[in-house]
Amino acid sequence: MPAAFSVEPRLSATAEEEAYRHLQRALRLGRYKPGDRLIPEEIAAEIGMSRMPVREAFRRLASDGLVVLRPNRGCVVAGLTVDELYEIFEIRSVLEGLAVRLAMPRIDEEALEEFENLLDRMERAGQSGSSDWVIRHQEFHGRICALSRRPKLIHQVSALHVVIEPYMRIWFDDADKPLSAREEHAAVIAALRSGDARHAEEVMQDHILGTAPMLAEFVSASR
Amino acid sequence: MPAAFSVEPRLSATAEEEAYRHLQRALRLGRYKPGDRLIPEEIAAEIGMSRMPVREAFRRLASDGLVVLRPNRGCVVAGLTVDELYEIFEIRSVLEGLAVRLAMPRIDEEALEEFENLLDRMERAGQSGSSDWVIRHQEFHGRICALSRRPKLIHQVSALHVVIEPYMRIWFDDADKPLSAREEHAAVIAALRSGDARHAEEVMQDHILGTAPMLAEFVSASR
DNA sequence: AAAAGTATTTTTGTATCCACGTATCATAAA
DNA sequence: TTTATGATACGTGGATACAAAAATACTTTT
Repeated sequence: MPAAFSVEPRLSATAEEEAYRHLQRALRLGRYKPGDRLIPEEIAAEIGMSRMPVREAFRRLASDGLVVLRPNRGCVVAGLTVDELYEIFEIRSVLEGLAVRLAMPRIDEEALEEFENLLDRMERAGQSGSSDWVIRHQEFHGRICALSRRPKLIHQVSALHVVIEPYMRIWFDDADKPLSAREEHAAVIAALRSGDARHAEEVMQDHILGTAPMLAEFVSASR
Repeated sequence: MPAAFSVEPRLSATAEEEAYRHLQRALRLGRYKPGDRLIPEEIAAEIGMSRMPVREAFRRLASDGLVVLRPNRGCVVAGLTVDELYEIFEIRSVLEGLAVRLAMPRIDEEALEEFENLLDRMERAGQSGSSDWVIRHQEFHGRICALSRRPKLIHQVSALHVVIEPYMRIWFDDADKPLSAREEHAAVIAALRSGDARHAEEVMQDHILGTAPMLAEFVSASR
């Protein structure tokens, strides 16, 4: 018998990378709740490595704002206050607004068609629960941002989407599913079609700031 | 977490924290050049600790964009292309614009006086070389941001100032010192005095986007 | 019951070892 | 001279064991 059951080969990713992905995924899905303690040894055992790469992953997650690392008191899952949630939407509004403005020169018929397809997919995914919808929603916003061709901007926006993801899920699952979502996003596409970069920026800002209160209100009620 | 003009109190000094501060400071001052390799052992010896906390500090610095960490190839000092420098100024423009808009309700005569004092100090610091001027400049922008009372926004803006700091120093030292700086910043104060939040936001955006080409052009010439 | 002191647990940092990927450089082949 | 090839040195990533420091829990005493 060949070495079929020898030691699992670490293919491309480092252990730290694996720990980071593992934890980020769990946190995005809401598997841990705010305030939960993350014990390096446990996590390490869970994914079959030592605590060292896990601790390094903690640092990155802390930079992303997904966990809080307090000296000598370990790692706890970060939660967002309503104010913080609001703040993130404020930041998103200007960043994604900027992205739309910068993307405008590259918006052509093809791109617009893609966005409408994504909108349809988002709609359909909405039937089957929060998980798919949230992903499609991120995809919609992400594709628009991508056309700005600004790597750092894209990255920052993406990071913000990750942080609010658990709350989007709760919102989508427990509240009535965002009814206005389709029209809101259709309005963004319409603004993109107009060709007016400043106008599209404004519409995107309004869209994002408009959804913030609904989500914030709901989240504050559900605790 | 970068802390150019952060308000966070220093809790306790872990070794990782010390390594992070040490390296961030060195990178901000331009003690290392883009592409330089940072060898954990060396740095660890330099500040009297082992490799581990240094490596953890690397992760944070990488999240901040100050270094690049490639698997099995260690840690190298990040450099910004002209495009990236531009991008950061674009992001700064909307973030600091937002900060000004949100700060407006808290702008009173006292605040305006403080800003004018800071402007004077910046001017005076300009005589004595880049080091003081850059710090004062960050302080000026930082104090305005602080009035927005948005911790995450403040933090992100601060992080961006850290990343561009070495380039600001080069610019200030080697180019003619930014002559228009005083008027530019005075214009921002004037806009704040007007009480019109949207107008002030726009002035701040223009100020930031206006300085970008000068710096970018100079940096691209000096390599 | 409150305070003080002691023990225990947890976190953090150190030291050491090893496997593996990368880079360097000399040598061989084209 | 250029291009492959291969040996070798080096650094990184990771594991493990251990020590120290801080926080927490637990007594004991007043």
